[in-house]
Amino acid sequence: MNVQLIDKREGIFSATLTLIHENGFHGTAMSMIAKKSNVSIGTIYHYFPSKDNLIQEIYYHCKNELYNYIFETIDKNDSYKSHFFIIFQRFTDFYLKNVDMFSFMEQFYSSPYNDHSYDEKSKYLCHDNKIYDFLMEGIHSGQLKDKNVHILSSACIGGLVSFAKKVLYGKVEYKEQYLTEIIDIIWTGVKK
Amino acid sequence: MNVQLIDKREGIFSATLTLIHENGFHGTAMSMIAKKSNVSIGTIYHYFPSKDNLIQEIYYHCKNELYNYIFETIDKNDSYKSHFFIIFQRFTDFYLKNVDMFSFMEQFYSSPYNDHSYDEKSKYLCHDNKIYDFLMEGIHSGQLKDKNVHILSSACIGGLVSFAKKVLYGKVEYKEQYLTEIIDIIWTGVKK
DNA sequence: ATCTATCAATTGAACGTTCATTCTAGTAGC
DNA sequence: GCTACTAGAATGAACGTTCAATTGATAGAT
Repeated sequence: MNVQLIDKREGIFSATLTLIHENGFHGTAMSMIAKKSNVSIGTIYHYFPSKDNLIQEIYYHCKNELYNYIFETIDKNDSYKSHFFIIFQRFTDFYLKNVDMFSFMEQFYSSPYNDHSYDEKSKYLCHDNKIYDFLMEGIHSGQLKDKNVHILSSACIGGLVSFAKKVLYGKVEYKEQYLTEIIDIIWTGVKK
Repeated sequence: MNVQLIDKREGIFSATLTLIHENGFHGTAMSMIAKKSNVSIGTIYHYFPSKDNLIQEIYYHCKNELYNYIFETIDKNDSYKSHFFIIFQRFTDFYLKNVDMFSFMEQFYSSPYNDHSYDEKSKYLCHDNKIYDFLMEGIHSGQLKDKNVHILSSACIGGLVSFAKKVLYGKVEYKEQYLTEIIDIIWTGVKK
């Protein structure tokens, strides 16, 4: 894959994300994507066999970006607790800084596009798994409550996603203090 | 509004909810709704001026159902903590027992249908407000941490919605024990 | 260096389908 | 006979997708 090709793909991704954030999946026509990314409709179909496929690919793209952002350069010497704070701070940060992606992923996740059996590929890219691993580590080292990891994960991720939504929809103004506070609440809940 | 009319409306609501759960907003054509609810397309347009309006009305309908279910017959003598457990247990229960509504509301909430300025009507029906009141009560009586109510609300509702989704999508099997555990985690986090 | 062959990349008009909505006609209850 | 309700074919706009035609780039042959 040459640079040109990557650029086109990224350009289409970026335009699509913006449009879907504004108009939703079905308010976003292929013609709109073409116009916004300065390519023709034909070009989009050169890179992606269908709109559905484009959307799937964007989903994987977003997941990857998130995952890379969260787990980049974690200092192995820090305590588990401080890792916990850093990771979930980044998690929320990412969503708030990449509103298009957040909006897209939320729409995707609760839409029929998200075929829950279709997860072969995402199994290995899926940020959830890395986060699960991190939570498992906490359980095994006795830092977190010994509960089903999905329970812990819900308490962590759910709370932060909900917080990010509220910021996004203007129900709360963003303050770093708030973010620290909610992670603190979650930590208090899940720690042993 | 006579009984007939209410029945028709409810029938259309119910059919639409099922279809949207299966096919999403845009996979659900008016003709499909007509067929499933055993009325003609014309009849739907007699009751609802447009598909958008139908969807808005269903949203209000769902919110009301949820709100009625959660706050029905709360024994004022119980402690705040046990109210907390009952309310959030019912909250999750409702979603798991009314999968169609849950799926619909999640899709709606993160879609452009949900115009966040259009909340005049929902302000007074919105379950969030009742839940906020309940959380505020906890803050003022010294049972909950004295934090911004949106922070507390995110920690509570977010965690449970995420849990409900996991059950729905088959990532965790439902156990009453799990529900108790996650509410316990949340309670530990938000209590003073 | 020039020519040629090959294939990837790009274009956008045209196509066929789908779908929300409209419209006209008919029915049931009062 | 009047009003509220029901019916579903017809309409027309919008959309995803296709395709024939064109350009650009690369590599081998002369």
